[in-house]
Amino acid sequence: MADKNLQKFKDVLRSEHLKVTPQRLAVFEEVCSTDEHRDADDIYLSLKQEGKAVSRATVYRTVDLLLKYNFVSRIDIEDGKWRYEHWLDCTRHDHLICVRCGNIVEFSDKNIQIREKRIAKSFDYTLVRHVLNLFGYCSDCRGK
Amino acid sequence: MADKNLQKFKDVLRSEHLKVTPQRLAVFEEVCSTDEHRDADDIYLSLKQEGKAVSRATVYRTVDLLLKYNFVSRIDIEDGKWRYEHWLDCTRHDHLICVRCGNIVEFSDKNIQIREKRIAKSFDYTLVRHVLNLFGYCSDCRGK
DNA sequence: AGTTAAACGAGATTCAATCTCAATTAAATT
DNA sequence: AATTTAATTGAGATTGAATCTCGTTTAACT
Repeated sequence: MADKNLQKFKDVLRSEHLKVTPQRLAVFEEVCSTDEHRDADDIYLSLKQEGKAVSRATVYRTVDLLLKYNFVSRIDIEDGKWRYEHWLDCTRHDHLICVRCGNIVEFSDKNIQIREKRIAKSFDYTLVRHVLNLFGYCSDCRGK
Repeated sequence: MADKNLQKFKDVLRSEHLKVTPQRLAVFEEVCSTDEHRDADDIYLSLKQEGKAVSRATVYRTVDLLLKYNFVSRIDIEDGKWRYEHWLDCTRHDHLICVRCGNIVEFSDKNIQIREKRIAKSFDYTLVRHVLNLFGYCSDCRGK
């Protein structure tokens, strides 16, 4: 399954006349190796630790590529850093973020999605993207 | 009415044992003078232009104060800059943002709010804040 | 008016992200 | 398989918003 996705990535690179480089593959595999929401530097450091060193610049560039071709999604929890998560099963979901420990839970609500569409339509906007983040204390953090 | 709000700001400053300085009042008045969503530098430049120069550092500091005491709300349209808007009538609303021209429209949907609460509850999170931003093309920008 | 702690301003610093450019390398061509 | 060439990489410089530092100023209490 991981192989299948790697293949898909390679195919996209080729079809876009982009080179299939070991660095790009390493970043892709690293991003897909976990369901966590990590920033570019986390990914850079993980690769380094595994001995598959790729420069920071390349991590940033590759992650942008992955975003562009929909292999990852990017979330902004408003702390100044983008977080990336693999997007292999492209199911829309939103995030519930603990403001103390940073834990992130995913959820999905069809009803909200329908309402969003309706709102955009009512203002005559063509919706291309939306961000729904809920911030709160998780059960572990509630009592400080 | 503006005077009433200014008075409220002064009262909060005094009750918090913070000084009522001309700079703070200037920033407050500047922020309240429009319904736009401006970043700190916009506010700094507007003040400068009006001859009420306040340093950038003080604008940033004051805007943080205003946020803390709920005189402004802050939105993140994911371009790396915080936007501030006065929050005099504290009505929750969310934003619909044109990805081309940057125009921002406000909306409010009770139903979504109810669902958000329900979601937080189902994951046993105590909700403190939420962000709902819709991004799209406004009618002026749709056809490029 | 005098005192004092808070606030200010100018410029330095931080940090994520982006850019530069010389060296490397994937992959198209022969 | 060797050559060509254009994209990619990496190290370090740069950017830009936001924050911090620290000497000077000032609000406000006595």
